[in-house]
Amino acid sequence: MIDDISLQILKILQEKARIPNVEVARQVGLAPSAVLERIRKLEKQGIIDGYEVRLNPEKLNRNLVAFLQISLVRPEAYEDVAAALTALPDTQEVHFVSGNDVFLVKMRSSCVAELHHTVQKQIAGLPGIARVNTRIALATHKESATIPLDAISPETRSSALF
Amino acid sequence: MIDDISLQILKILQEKARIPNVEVARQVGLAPSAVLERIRKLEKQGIIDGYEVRLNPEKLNRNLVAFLQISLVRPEAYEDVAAALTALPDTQEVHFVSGNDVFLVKMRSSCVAELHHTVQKQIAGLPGIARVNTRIALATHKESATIPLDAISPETRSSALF
DNA sequence: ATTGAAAGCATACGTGG
DNA sequence: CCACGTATGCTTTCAAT
Repeated sequence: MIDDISLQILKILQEKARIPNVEVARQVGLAPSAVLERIRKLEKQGIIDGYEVRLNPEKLNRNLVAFLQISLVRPEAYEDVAAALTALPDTQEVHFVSGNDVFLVKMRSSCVAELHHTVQKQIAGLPGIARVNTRIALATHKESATIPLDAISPETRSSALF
Repeated sequence: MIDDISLQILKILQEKARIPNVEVARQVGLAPSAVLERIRKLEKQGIIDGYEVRLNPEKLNRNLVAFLQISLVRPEAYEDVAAALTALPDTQEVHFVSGNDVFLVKMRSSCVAELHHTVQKQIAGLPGIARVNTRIALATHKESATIPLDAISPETRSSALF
């Protein structure tokens, strides 16, 4: 069961994870040690999965986002293809989506040449692959992994117990 | 210019952002104060964009991932549609992709009913929208925003200067 | 959940490479 | 320009309540 205070803590951390505990305590109106205990519990429950730094892709020369739709000739190739796609360093996401039985892959590369190389040399030749449909993001208006915590209903909270 | 040590610091923080400075210093073999100075510089350069907590979507009842492909009747609607999509709480990503002049939207919802509601009530009726093609992720094999720092070449490093 | 004490850590500054 | 060591003031952590 997650109460309002823990939810508030998650919300604070989701925006600024590297703020001191005392500051969180001040914002939620508890003693620092109480906040710490709650955070530890959230970590043990697996609700908090870890802490990450947000890096700027542009500054690190990774500003090309592309989506690949990959269809298979043989369904048996599924596991191997999924593993191969997952292993590529430029791969950020690999989903299997309904509709046309295809993988939807999000890649982040440094430039078109690198993307081309990856698609041609590392993906297109994988056994079992039928087609690779590459689409480049011309503009990105939003990109986050944030989970909206305002929308968490009471039922949801109790389901987060185990 | 990013050198190996700063790169190593980024790599450490990308996995565990909430570890003490001293620990980072120990791992890279510098004094804590030197590490701090480098981190501050990376922040000021905009390479480090912030710190986030990674929450577990399953524990918070947000385990349904869907991708929408949205095409427009009129190109003039572009800005308004982009803004409306971005504003929805379940929206995690909004890209404009090459190919068929469509938005590619990643949504994370609690259940099919909620997704349906969002698509029908908040999206399908927006002025200027032609079609909404919804595809649900049946399986997710990889999902991360991590930038592969091993692949950073010397040229890239110098381009990160400004 | 709080308090308070002890340990550990962040940070500024002075020094030197 | 960058790293180090040190001193000071915080923060974290734990035991007791």
